[in-house]
Amino acid sequence: MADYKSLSLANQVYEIIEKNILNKVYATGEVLSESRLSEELGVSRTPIREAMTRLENERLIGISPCGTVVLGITDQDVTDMFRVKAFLEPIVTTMAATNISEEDLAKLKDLLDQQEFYSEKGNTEKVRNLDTEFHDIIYVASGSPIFQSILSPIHHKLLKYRQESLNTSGRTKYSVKEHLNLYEALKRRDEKKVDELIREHIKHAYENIMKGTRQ
Amino acid sequence: MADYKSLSLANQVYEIIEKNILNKVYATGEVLSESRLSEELGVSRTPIREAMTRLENERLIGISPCGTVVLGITDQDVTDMFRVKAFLEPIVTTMAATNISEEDLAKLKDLLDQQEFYSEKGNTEKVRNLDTEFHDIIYVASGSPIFQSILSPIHHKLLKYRQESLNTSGRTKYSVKEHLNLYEALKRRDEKKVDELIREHIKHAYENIMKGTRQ
DNA sequence: AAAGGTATACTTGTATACAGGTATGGTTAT
DNA sequence: ATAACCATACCTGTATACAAGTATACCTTT
Repeated sequence: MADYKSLSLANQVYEIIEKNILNKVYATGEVLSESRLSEELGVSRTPIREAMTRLENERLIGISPCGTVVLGITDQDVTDMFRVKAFLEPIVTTMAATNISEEDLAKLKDLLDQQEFYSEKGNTEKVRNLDTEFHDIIYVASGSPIFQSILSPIHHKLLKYRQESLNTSGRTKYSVKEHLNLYEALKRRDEKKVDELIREHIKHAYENIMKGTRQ
Repeated sequence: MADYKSLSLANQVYEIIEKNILNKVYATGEVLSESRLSEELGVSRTPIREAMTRLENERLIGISPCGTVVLGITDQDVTDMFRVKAFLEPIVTTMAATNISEEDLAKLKDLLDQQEFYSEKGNTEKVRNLDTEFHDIIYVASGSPIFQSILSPIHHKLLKYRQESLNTSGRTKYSVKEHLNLYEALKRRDEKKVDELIREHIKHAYENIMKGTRQ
């Protein structure tokens, strides 16, 4: 990963604002001014606007001629995202079991090793970023750009949702283990097992988010 | 509808380019240059860029430092979108049956009247635009921004997909009738009937797109 | 004192100028 | 003739300047 997009100012701005919204630093209803953000973040309005356009597309903010307000994310949103995830992710992951290349399997293994490393060091944020990459590879490997385009932002948001204030180290370690099992099943092209594992994985992630913490 | 967004140059540009992609005027793999589009459409690069950002978000184009290429939409994409639609739309529409306000019901009725009017006149493009508004009201009325944010762009794209070259007048008339039935069921808050009707509606739309024409 | 009007400051929308990088084509040297 | 190198033209990314509209606050008038 780490393509050119990660480097662009617009993308950096997007990540920052998205993170702040998902972690309630910017509360729902709060007004965001492009020029103010421009000053605060030290970049011109152009990359700010590009980030805002994307944020509006994802319904995290609302832009009107009178100003821009934070829409944020509600508990119902989280539940609804999980409903979509619970429907689509088993489909996509079993598709990936059939279609995934050896190269992508190698990438997954590499990501897993990195996850274990950072998990040991307690760097949960790094583990979550690797989690996003891990699932994105699977989404792409499924061969369905549509399913991918729906699941990817959902997974991304759910991972970042309030994680700032949650103690997730216990769940992190457990999650890495689940990824390892999933990887092994994908490697064996065992669709049935993949389906079973991904459903458990989603269920646990949901319980974790709803509890706040899960160890 | 017809909010301020419809008026902004960026949104107009988005609609034009999206339409051209969905109707294969811009073929998959074709290179799009911001400056060239800027000249052709007679606007500056700024609204072009905003439109491009949105198009990239929806996976219709791919932007890289070397240039921008059309990704387009494949038959598999259409099928996958219908799979998502078939799963989500019955959920959303039955939710709307419970939550929809009298005001929104009135709006639906008004849109239906307009649809009948333009359907008689054979203005299928206008009918399709009204179709988008019709379903968007239902999506919003469901009370789930997440489901809405997924279904709305899918419905929008499927309606515009290749419609330019399809003779859809027969289906148009049939579709308006289905909308009327759906509206009646929503008005009666008859969830069971709503569920049944929306499934038929989706099924027919899918058959229509796959056949090319359906009378 | 209260109400209305006006001016100011801030908002988004748009246009344009500049920068860094890349691919391509032409030219030159071997 | 072929290959290598350099210049040019084009791409996206970013910064800045300008325009139109709106809300708010202050001032004036009744």
